[in-house]
Amino acid sequence: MKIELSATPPFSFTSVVNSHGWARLAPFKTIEGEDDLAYIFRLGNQQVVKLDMEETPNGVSIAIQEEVSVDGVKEIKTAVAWMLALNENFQEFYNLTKSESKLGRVEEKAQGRLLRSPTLFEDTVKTILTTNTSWSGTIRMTESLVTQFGDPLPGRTEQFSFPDPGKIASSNEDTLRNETRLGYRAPYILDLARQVDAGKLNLEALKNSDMSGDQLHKQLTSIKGVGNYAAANLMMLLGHYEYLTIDSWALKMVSQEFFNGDPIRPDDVEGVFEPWGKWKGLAYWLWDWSEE
DNA sequence: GGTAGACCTGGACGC
DNA sequence: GCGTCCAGGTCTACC
Repeated sequence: MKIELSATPPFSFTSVVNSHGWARLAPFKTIEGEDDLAYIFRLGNQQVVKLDMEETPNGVSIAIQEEVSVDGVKEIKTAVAWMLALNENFQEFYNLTKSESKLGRVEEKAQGRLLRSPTLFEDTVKTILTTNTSWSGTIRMTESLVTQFGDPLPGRTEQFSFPDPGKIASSNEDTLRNETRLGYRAPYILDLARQVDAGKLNLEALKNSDMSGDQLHKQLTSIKGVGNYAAANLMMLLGHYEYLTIDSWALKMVSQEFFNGDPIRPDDVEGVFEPWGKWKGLAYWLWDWSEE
């Protein structure tokens, strides 16, 4: 079965896949040197399927080996449109970048869309797993969580979907800490999964919320394990670019580019990108940090 | 509001 | 191979 979806132009599948590291985290899968992207997806009826995505002239095509119901196809279309931000429009941002050489090629490359997971629960878990660790640690912890708690793709027992919140919720801190090896993040992930599973926290509602940026940020930082950096990252994934993902790398790059390498504080980074207003997170993210 | 210390792991480094 | 140090955000306690 093949499903075709169109995107608001300009669109570049490669730019979305390479927008940040998410494509390297399970249950996403990429093949070195190839432009396609796979994802192990669990439908609402618990069926697990593999989505093989590749670029088409107008958007993306999704190849699926398994038989899927009409409702399932609808669900997949909605999920992929969200994951690849197919319907987002960045023209206003592109117009602003024309006068900035460090952002000179973003429109040409159709950059701006950030790859996201089907659910905000998954993106929140993954974001927490990026904090205070190396990238290899994030890959390891995500893989471990998916392998241990995900549902297997039929016939391919080595490939799993991202775990349902309930699966993690029914686990315990000791298992997550010592077997999944999430370390001190274990209670954060467990608490998040239990809140979502119990219906006390409706993360998915935030995807289409009319909350202000500040309200959204406050809501996200109320989650244990989500601080300023993690909340800003999640807001970017939600299409709000008014917060900056300031980590140690950001402080280093901004210091080198704007402050002659002197020590700086997060407020200094904010100040540099303030002129970009509601697009400042994206301006920072897509900035060409290479030396001229 | 600002700051220090703890949290956990992997990688780099020296022996 | 082993021990030590450090980097990486967030939370909590304290001032």
